Amino acid sequence: MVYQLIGKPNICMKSFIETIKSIEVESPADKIIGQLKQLITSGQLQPGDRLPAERVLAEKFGVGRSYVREAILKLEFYGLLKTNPQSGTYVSGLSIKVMDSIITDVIKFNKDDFNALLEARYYLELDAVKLAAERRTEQDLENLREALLDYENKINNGQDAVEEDMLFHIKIAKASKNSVIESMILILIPDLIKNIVENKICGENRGKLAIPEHRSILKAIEERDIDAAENALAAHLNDMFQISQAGYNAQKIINSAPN
Amino acid sequence: MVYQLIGKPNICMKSFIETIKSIEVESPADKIIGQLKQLITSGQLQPGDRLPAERVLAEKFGVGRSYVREAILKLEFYGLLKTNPQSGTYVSGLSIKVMDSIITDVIKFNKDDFNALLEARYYLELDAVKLAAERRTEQDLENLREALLDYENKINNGQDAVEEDMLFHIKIAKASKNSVIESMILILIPDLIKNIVENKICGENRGKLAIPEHRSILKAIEERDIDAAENALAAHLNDMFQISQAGYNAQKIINSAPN
DNA sequence: TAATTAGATTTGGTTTACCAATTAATTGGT
DNA sequence: ACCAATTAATTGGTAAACCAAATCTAATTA
Repeated sequence: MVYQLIGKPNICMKSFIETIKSIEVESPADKIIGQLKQLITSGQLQPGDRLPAERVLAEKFGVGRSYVREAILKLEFYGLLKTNPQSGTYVSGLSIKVMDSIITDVIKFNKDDFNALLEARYYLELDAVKLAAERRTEQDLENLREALLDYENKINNGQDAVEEDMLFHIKIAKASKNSVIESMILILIPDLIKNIVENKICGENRGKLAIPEHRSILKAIEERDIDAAENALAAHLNDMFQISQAGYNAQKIINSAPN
Repeated sequence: MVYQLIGKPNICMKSFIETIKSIEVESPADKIIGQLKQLITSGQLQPGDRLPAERVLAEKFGVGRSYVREAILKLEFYGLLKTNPQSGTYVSGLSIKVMDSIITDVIKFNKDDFNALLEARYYLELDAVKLAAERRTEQDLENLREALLDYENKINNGQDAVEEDMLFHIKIAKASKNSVIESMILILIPDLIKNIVENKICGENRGKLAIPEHRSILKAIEERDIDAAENALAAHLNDMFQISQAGYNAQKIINSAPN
């Protein structure tokens, strides 16, 4: 089993300009989330309690109700709050410690650490492809073959095919028949594409090399060969990962050059 | 390597009442997302284009601007739109096919398929623990030991310790040093806790049995033994999963009983 | 006294109005 | 005809206003 990604050092790859940009003030909603966090961790808001009315919170925090609602919406997505229409918003029954851990992450969840992104994608897809090899239907195979053809056509015409590549991987995620894993992969893909395109990670030869790799992944899924599918995908992603690292190092040098 | 989860059939575990509830009309924001999807897939909105102004969209869809904003916010999280203040909201450069695939998922992303949830958690944590075994710092070990102690104390007092259990797993996620994977695990945890508590998945003996399992996970992480960490965690989660399946089957029988 | 119910109040849901920044258009000068 | 500067219109950001459902209160009745 191949897990070469383990142990790779996290390289700080932010350029100077990006670093500047990332100092942006946190959004008003995130500020409110921070305030709510303090209310909870300080014990003023116990698990199970009802939150003060949105209007009250808005006034208390000196901000419009829109932001309070946005913050509540976000915390609701994480399962930390539950709002009942015309009744009130309630703190989940989770303990303070758990909430504290999670809220901290709600605020700082972003996808601009490219290495973390690549790594997460790597593992998630490996998981997905194993499930796909086990559960794929005939329809899934159809979808995969079509996506593979689209990719080959683009490549053979000498065009960029980053998105067709991703589409192939999306079909794998769908074939996993696990909606949660699929959703998580789907969340990452736009950012992956963005970074790959921006940093011109894929050379022309890379595109052609990927074709047989895709084919062997598909073949393994067709044959329900879990191990083969895992290995084929790992090899495929490892190639990309190494190339992207090289691209980033080059980028780093460019960015750190005096202007 | 243990991957017993593969191939387990997806059991429909929704109770009658929950099924009823899930027929709820999709939120106004999701409806708008659907409309936007159609605008994009029909070609009226090309990748890179600027969206009509929020006011225009609101009027066109016959709804308040808040909902349009909520929809845009959601699509922005998925990287499908980018809004520039005082300028406009722009469609990402992704191809129509990719956007179509993703938007479909944006609407139906929910975490109420408990089996998918458990399975995703299983794989994500397995990934996390491998990374944690490789990258953990002394501080991480401290955190893990503390979490483990909290758990043991609760259990030895005969109390419920579902959250302390989760806290231990949260610390593992943090030790992975991958913010994306950590965030994803954190998103799942409240729903996991909710389901576990609601379905009384953990009996008293289960709590005690988990103590040595936790210890061996910690030991493997301390020793940077990746394989051991993976195996220990897999065993731990497999135990829980089987118990939870049993719990669910029991639940199913209860729910399908005539009332 | 206890249960009930009509009304007032508070809630989140939804829409609208206002603001500052940006962009487009127009004007005036060259 | 072209360019610069000023103005007008449009944008998303923000706050406030309105609505209907849910809740609480208290008077009323059995």
